[in-house]
Amino acid sequence: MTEIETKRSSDWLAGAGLRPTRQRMTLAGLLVGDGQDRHVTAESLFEAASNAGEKVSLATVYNTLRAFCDAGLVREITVDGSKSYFDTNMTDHPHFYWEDSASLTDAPAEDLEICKLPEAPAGAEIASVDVVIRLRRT
Amino acid sequence: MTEIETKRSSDWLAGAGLRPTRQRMTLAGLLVGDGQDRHVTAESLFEAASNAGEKVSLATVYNTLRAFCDAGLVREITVDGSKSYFDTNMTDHPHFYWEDSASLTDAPAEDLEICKLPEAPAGAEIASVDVVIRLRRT
DNA sequence: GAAGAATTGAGAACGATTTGCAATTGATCC
DNA sequence: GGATCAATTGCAAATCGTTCTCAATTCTTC
Repeated sequence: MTEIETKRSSDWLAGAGLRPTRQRMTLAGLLVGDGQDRHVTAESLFEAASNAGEKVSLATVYNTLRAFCDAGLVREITVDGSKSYFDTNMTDHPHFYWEDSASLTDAPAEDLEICKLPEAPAGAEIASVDVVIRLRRT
Repeated sequence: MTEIETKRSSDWLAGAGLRPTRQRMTLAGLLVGDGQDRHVTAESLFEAASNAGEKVSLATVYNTLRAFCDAGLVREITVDGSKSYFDTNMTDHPHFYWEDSASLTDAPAEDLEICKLPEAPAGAEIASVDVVIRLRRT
């Protein structure tokens, strides 16, 4: 991990008040090291860590993603039922879901405009509006 | 099951070319017997059948929901990651997801208007656009 | 009714995720 | 720099929703 990547990672953890353990730094580096947004599953992140030669157990990847999620560092996205995706982009934005490869990418938020939205029923308020655009390869 | 419910159920199955077995009729009756749209999970439908004094195994509920889904009678909705919901309303419409009770209801389709939508990336086409409005009880 | 095909259901198998818990690591205080 | 205590890790077992296997049952058709 380069210096800038290390700094991004530790800042990211510090911002959420999470202790920068070796494992968390490794995963943080893979998630936000290059400053890009990323969509991972526990399995894909575990594999990325393994490929990078880092030793982190799968259970820790699960626990850490959950911790990042609780800390507001990543957002959990459910599109597929069988597995959970985690998105480092916390801003409100739609997603493309590629049905053939079961992968998730960001859709440009500025290209989505909802001009009319159902109101929350009495006694409830809108927590969020999730928009998933399912894609089929042509 | 009243006569009209029986008729609705068998018509529904017949429309999809599914044989009207006792179990399917039971489940169809619970799903569309009263002509209302409904959102169920395998577990909730199994419970409804049990409460109605009908004997259907949980495995059959799963298999039958899958069969109904393949036959285009119901739509599978994924909002929660842990379980699948099935919706008897096949028209394109948004959903309310009640986070506290983990239940799903229809949101009025006429109250949703998307005036700008991201285009499908090259080599892909939009299969569907899923809109889930997450609600928090106030 | 008989024969063959489709359906059912009990239980085993599965895949993703969580949990229990002992060992390790990190932060803090002297 | 240690000692101390809480937080974290990671293995293995446990869970949970769901699917699968396969023998027994039920439908349809002749």
